[in-house]
Formats: sequence, structure tokens, C-alpha cells
Amino acid sequence: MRKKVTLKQLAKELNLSISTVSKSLKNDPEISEKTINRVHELANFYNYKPNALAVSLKSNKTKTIGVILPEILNHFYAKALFGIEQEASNSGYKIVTCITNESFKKELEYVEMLNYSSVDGFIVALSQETQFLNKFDHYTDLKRDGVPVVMFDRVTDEINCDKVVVDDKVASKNAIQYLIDTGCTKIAVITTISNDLSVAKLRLEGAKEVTDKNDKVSLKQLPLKDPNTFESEIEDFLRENDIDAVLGLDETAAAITINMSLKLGYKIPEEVSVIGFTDGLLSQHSYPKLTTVSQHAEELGAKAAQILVSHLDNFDENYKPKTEIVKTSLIVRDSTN
Amino acid sequence: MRKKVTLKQLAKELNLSISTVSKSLKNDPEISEKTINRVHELANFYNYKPNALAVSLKSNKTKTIGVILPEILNHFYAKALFGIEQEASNSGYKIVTCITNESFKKELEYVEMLNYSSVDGFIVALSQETQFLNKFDHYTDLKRDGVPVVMFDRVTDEINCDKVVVDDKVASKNAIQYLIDTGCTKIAVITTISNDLSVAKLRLEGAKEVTDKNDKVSLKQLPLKDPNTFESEIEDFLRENDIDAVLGLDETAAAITINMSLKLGYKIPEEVSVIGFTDGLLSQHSYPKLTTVSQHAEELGAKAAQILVSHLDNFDENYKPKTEIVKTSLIVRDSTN
DNA sequence: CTGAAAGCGCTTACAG
DNA sequence: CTGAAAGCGCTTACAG
Repeated sequence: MRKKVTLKQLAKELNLSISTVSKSLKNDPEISEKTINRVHELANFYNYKPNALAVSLKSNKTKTIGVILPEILNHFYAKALFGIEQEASNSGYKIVTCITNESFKKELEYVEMLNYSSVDGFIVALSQETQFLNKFDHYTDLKRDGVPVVMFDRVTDEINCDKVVVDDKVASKNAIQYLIDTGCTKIAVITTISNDLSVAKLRLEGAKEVTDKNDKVSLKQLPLKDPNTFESEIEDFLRENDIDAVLGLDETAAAITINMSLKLGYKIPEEVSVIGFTDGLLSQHSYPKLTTVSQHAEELGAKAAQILVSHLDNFDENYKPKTEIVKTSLIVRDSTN
Repeated sequence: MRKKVTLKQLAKELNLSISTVSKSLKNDPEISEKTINRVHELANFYNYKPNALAVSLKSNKTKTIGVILPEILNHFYAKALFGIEQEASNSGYKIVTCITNESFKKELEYVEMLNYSSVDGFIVALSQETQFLNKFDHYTDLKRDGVPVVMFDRVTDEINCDKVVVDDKVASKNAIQYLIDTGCTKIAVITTISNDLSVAKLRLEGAKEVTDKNDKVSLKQLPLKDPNTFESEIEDFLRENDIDAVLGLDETAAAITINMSLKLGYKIPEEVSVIGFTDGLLSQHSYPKLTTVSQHAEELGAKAAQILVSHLDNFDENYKPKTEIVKTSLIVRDSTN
């Protein structure tokens, strides 16, 4: 059983009223210095901490931000989380993180749960299923309750709120352009993530835009079917097609491409150049090391937190949500010429 | 500004007392069916949810578990977290996760913060710095407050609480034995994690115990120095030493060993066998795929949560803490004979 | 300078 | 069957 010291107990022991103790703890100038000292002394002795529940109930603020993430095994979100935590922490906010595992149902439950736990605001990256189902009532509910939401990375046009996104299309264009500039002409796009995802769509569009404009460059697309056979699908594809470069639309696709090329005896980057998205563990520890699009996940998360916090701290009835775009950059390593 | 419906508002609109509304919402049999229905109807209309802060303040329970993790980019902890979440969720508990990034200071702050936020209990894996400094006052404080703690994986003898650990020593012994059984005699142990860590110590001990008993088998040890030069340190080591097997005491060490062997043109597993710890992304996406010690992280997390929850739900004054050991298993893949 | 009172949103023993 | 009252632990306007 929890047994924390309360104001009441301090007051009793000091022969003071609860009000006086409370004010003393805040060094209220209307309290005598002597009393203030007495109170602090006993409070320290008992290691008194005000009960956060009571404070929040009174103030209607929890100084807590709810963070909804689709995945955590993914380096990108883990880094974004780090950025969020840093920024929030610096502004005196705590964060509560929930992982939806790409499930709509989980996302719904978590949003309700956190709202019900009175978090002050939300930072959200939508789950794959939510983007696919296109159902966002849980966020309109938040708006009705007056709880601010900032979406990042996986966003939707359906909800009018602040957003922070990566310019996936431009990133993809730049990656393809880099492949072309380094002499590749037979480019393939491989992805292990669903095309329902806003980011996947944009990346594919970007790739197409560049190759469509360029007669000498062809673009092939490998839509993977089954998570259990990704490897053999990629292996078969690499063997059966005449290509000299692969853009993996996600980190896993690029990592598997490298491994299957190795298996088939293709030299990287001499025979096949490979570029991936997301600068995670797999990119850093592949051999050869992967050239990759860095999405500056930390910065993305930090920016989202910053926007939310500034909202929370300076409430403005007439605020108009905006969308912030964070630039990507290409980290050139050993898998490209 | 938050504007959620309260009992008061419902009561007013229904011309009932707050007590009656509260009881109706709980389908209290002493309330007439007619009233119950009226109340539910309006509550649904407004999507009423009781204010969790108020409920917790009253009940002195938050139904929330604080989880302290040293890292999240590490697959092992991410999976353990998943196990914790599942189990907690099934028992009606929420979890709040904090990542210490191996920092003692962060760990201290988070434990205080979560305690102050009145979580019902803690699940903790100690940070590296905490194990190194050997300072655990923040946990004795919790005990004083009567807040139960379950430690897992990274534990300490200094605190008397429930613990769930992996049998790292046995795991390491089994791994070395497997290498010997498959014909290896010149074995090296490589680690990128600090020897201050309880787990690192145990794994090394296990390895030594087996090789010490076996005249024909030699054990070399590579203590890595600088995170920035891990790769070249391992590369140099592999080139300069005559070895036919490597046990990586952590996933990164094993992954880098594979890559550097590839770079040096050593055939895996023909010339060098490699075994790692932690069945994470790097093990699954290396080429060749890594034989690895699976620590059943999910099970570990689930067990920790289970122990804590059963504590919380059936408080027992005279409970004696125990230590639970979860067995490991060797997942044989392509990096060993 | 100190304290009594009201109130945040709920629950529940008690009264009617 | 319904409601008034006390209380969880705090804060703060008000009184003295």
C-alpha cells in the first residue's frame, strides 16, 4: 500500500493549517520566514512531494503529452521518440508513449485511454491500418474535447491539425537522381511496406516522376506479397531482372536487397547500387554499409513536441494549424558509386 | 482548454443528484431501472468518461505501471516492453515507459517522477551507469513508500525485490559448447558492451568455465575500447589472430564480426563460426543469418508484469520476494556449422 | 501572518 | 429509490 506523506500530516505535526503549509512550500511571501523554514525542514525530512493527481485535478493540467507510435522496433520512430522526449522534458512536460503495432483498434483504445487519463495533448503517427481504413473519429473526438493534436510522419488530410512531415517525395526524387548521376539506368524500386501508407505512396511517386522524365532510365517495381517470403521474392527478382540499382522504400527492403545480392554474388556497388530509407541499425551494420535517406527523425520529433508545447503553454482561440516540412538528406556510404 | 463532461453536468441536466448519477453509471441495483437508462442515455450522448484523475485520487490506485528501460533501440528491450504491455493490458493496467539511455541521473529522475505521478508499481531494468555506480537509493525510497518493484534482466543484489532474469551464464556455456561440438577450438569472445554490466560478466564467466575445462580449446578475449572504432578493432583482431569461432556477447559485436569477416574474405561458417546474443533485427538481417542466443525477451517482460500485477491485485504484507529465471535457447541459423 | 472554506471530479457510507 | 455529506490531496480567494 502506498503511504506517502500529505500536507495534512505535515500540518498536524507542525501545528499549522494545511493552507499555511501549502503556501510555505511555495515560499509565498505572505508567510513568515520562520514558518517557511520550519515547513521546509519537515517536508525535506519526510521527502514530501505533492500528490500529482491532486495537483492535476485542481489545475486541470497534467503536464503530460500522449505519444502514439505505430512501431518501436523501427529505428525511425525510436529516434523520433527520443527527439520528442528531449524537447518535452526541457519544457517541463512528461510523455506517455503507446505503441499501436499498426493496429487501428489499439490506436483507438490508446487515444481514448490517454484522453481519459487527461493528457494535455497528443503527438501522433498514424498506424498503417488507420491510414488504410481512413477512420479518424477518435481525433475529431479530441478536437471536440479541446485537446490539441500534432501529427507527424504518418498524417492525414482528414484531420485539421498541426503536422510535421518529411518531404518523402523530394527525398525519393533526390535518391533516384543520385543513382542516375552515378551512372545507373536500370533502376528497381522495392518495398516491404504497404502502399496504403502515405509515405510509401509519396516515395513511389517521387521515383516515378524522375524516371518518367528520363528516356534512358527505366523503373521497375517489386510489390512484395508475403512477409514470410520477402527474401526469396527479392532474390528471384534480382536474378530474373536486368537491373543496376535498387531504391528500397524502407530500410528492410534495402537490407534484404544487399544480402540477396551478396548471396547471388553480385558486387555492390559495382554491379548493383543500393539506396535505402531510414538511417537505422540495419543501414549502419550492413555490409557494405548502406547509402540511405536520413529523415532526421530526432529533429522531426523535436519539432512536433515544440509545436505542441507552444500551443499548450500559450493557448490561442484563433490558432490556425499548419504543416511543417522537415528536409531529408542523403547519407552516402558504400552501397553506391 | 479541456472541456469534458462531468457528473455534475449530467446530474444538472437530468435533474438528479450527483450520487444518483454516479451509481446509475455503475448499474447499482438500488437505482431504478428507469433512472439508470436515462442516465446511460445522456452519458452516451455526451460520450461521458469519468475523470481518471479524480477516480485515482479517490481510490489511491492509478492502475498504471511504470516501466524503466535503459534503451529502446535495442531489440531485446523493445520486445520485453511488448511482453510487459500485453500482460499488463490483459490485467487492466496501463504502462508508462521511460528510457534512461543508460544514464543514472535520468533513471533517478524518472523513478521519482513516476512515483510522484502515483504509478502503482514499477518494472525496471537498470541502466549501465546505475550498475556501475552501484547506487540504488531511489529504489529503497520506493520500498519506503510501499511501492512494489520488479527488476528484470539488469538487476542488483542490493535491492530485495522480485527479479526476473535470463540465465546468461548457462546461455553462454551452451553457446560455447555448441561451437566446440561443431568442431571449433580457437574461440574468441568479443563484446561492445561494458563489463560493468551484470549480464556481460555472467556471459564471460560462462564462456570461460567451459573453455577452462577443455585443454584443446583456447579462449581469446577482445575488450573493445572506443565505440567509434569498434569495426576496425574487430577487423584487426580477426586478421591478427588465428581463430575459428567468435561468440559475440551482444548483438552488435556479432553483427560487426560477420561484416568484418566478409570484408576480410573469411568464409562463414566454414572458416569462422559466429554466435551472437539477442535475436534482433541485426541477427535476422545479417548475411549469413546469425546463430544466436534467444533470451525470450517477450516472455521475460510478460513474466515481470505478471509478478507485479499479482502483487498489486493481491496485496500480501508478508510476501517474500523471489527471483525467477527464464531459460534461453540457441537459435541455429547460417553462421555456424 | 495564519487559517477556514470552497472546489477540482469522483465514490460511498449513511439517512430518509 | 434518491440525495446530502464527507473525503481523496491539493490550491487559492477571502477573512481575520
